[in-house]
Amino acid sequence: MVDDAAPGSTTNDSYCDATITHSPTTAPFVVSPLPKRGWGDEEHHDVVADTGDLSSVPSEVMESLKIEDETTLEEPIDSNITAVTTGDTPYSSASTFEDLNLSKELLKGLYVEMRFHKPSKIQAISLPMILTPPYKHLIAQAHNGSGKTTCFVLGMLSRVDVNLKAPQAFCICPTRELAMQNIEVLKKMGKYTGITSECAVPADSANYMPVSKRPPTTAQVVIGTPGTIKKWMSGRKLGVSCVKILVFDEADHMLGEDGFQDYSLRIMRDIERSSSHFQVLLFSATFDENVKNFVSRVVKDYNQLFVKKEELSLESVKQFKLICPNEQTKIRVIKDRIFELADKLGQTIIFVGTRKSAGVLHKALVDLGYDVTTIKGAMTNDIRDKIIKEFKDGLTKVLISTDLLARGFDQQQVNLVINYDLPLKHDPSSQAMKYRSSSSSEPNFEVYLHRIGRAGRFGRKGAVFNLLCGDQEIKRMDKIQKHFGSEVIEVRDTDEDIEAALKSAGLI
DNA sequence: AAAAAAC
Repeated sequence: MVDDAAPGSTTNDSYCDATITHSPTTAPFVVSPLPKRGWGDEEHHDVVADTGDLSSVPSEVMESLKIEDETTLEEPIDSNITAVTTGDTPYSSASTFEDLNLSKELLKGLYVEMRFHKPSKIQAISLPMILTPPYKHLIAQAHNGSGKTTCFVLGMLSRVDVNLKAPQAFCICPTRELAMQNIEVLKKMGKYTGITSECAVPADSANYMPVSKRPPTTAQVVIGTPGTIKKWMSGRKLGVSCVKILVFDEADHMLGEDGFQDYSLRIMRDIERSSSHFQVLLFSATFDENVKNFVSRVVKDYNQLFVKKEELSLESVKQFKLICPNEQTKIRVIKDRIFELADKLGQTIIFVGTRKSAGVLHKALVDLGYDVTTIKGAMTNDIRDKIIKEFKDGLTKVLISTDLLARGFDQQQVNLVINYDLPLKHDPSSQAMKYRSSSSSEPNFEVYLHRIGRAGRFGRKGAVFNLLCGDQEIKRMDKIQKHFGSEVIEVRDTDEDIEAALKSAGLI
């Protein structure tokens, strides 16, 4: 399974190029080629210039792994993942799931329950790294909707010893909704394995139980949010001595200064104290330089997979901008252009910047007689669950959301994302923002990318409309375009323009 | 109040 061609000259400290490619390559650390008939075999992609110690690799074409019944997916997007490994363990790319030495129960889950046929690109590269001793840490970046969840869920399931009735795999997620979504995937994929799991998130009213009354967790996999996991751990209801794999989903946010850094570090240290050796997996579509530098200090000796930011915007999701003279116009655009076409479209998520504007927009649309639901943090867990369920069941077509759903939310019917407000960077240095308002804020590139990634899951068609009001928003949009080098097409507020845009995005 | 989690 491993490639013996790796040269012995490789020292532990040197970065080696783990090239996963369809074409013959002379990289020292070649992982075996993907199958001959992968997408993009016809084209030859240029080798990208080296950047520092990261050797670049020839482009490969990402595969859409998830093929549902009769659905045919369009040509998948190009992806260019750079793999960097340390040490002398050679890794073979997995062209089939059989290559991974998975249990037959797990394979059955992949094929029968998940209906997967073969690994996507990120899975082909990352799974051998996750599953091969000495189980090195991994920092993995991959496009939105490319199958990251499968990577770490499969990693957790295959590393758990089903005969050991104790928690062995943890996954920490930034929101309750994401944790619940991930555990659903785990349950489905692991259906035949007998592996037990539990979701550690704040309970809804029906399931509330004070920590002190809770029996110690025996589930082998625990997926949850940082606060609840920590709470269970400090209440001695969640043992960590058998933990051998710790996953951070949306890892840049979980370890970012602006995110859950403190929680994540404390959880990691607690596990470190009683579990001698465990593997840390960090997955996200985005890792800005700050976070990258930070994680390289906390996690030692790791393998890594990265994508250049210019290649992160999904080509299957077309981006548009619409300049609105005032805020009222934004609401009218949504009313006239979106709801009037809603029957022809799939589902839509409208992102707003604050809880308050979520409420304002919700009220405005409901007052106009439109059927819309809203999700935000300031809601009871019961209501949040209900709103999500209705949306996932397709009962509601348009959902207003704060950045609560910006990351990870996977609903394949969503093909339209509306940025009612552009996401902004929070600048803690300027406390006296009151008078300056937020007009000087920079756009938050990472959140922008995560938001638009809610459309175009697994290579499906999608569109994003950015509603811009005023010079500041126009300027921010320009910065976003520059940052990703992506094209954002301006459309006017006319039936013809909007329809042409949706048509060119393949939505109608 | 930026949002999120959750103290």
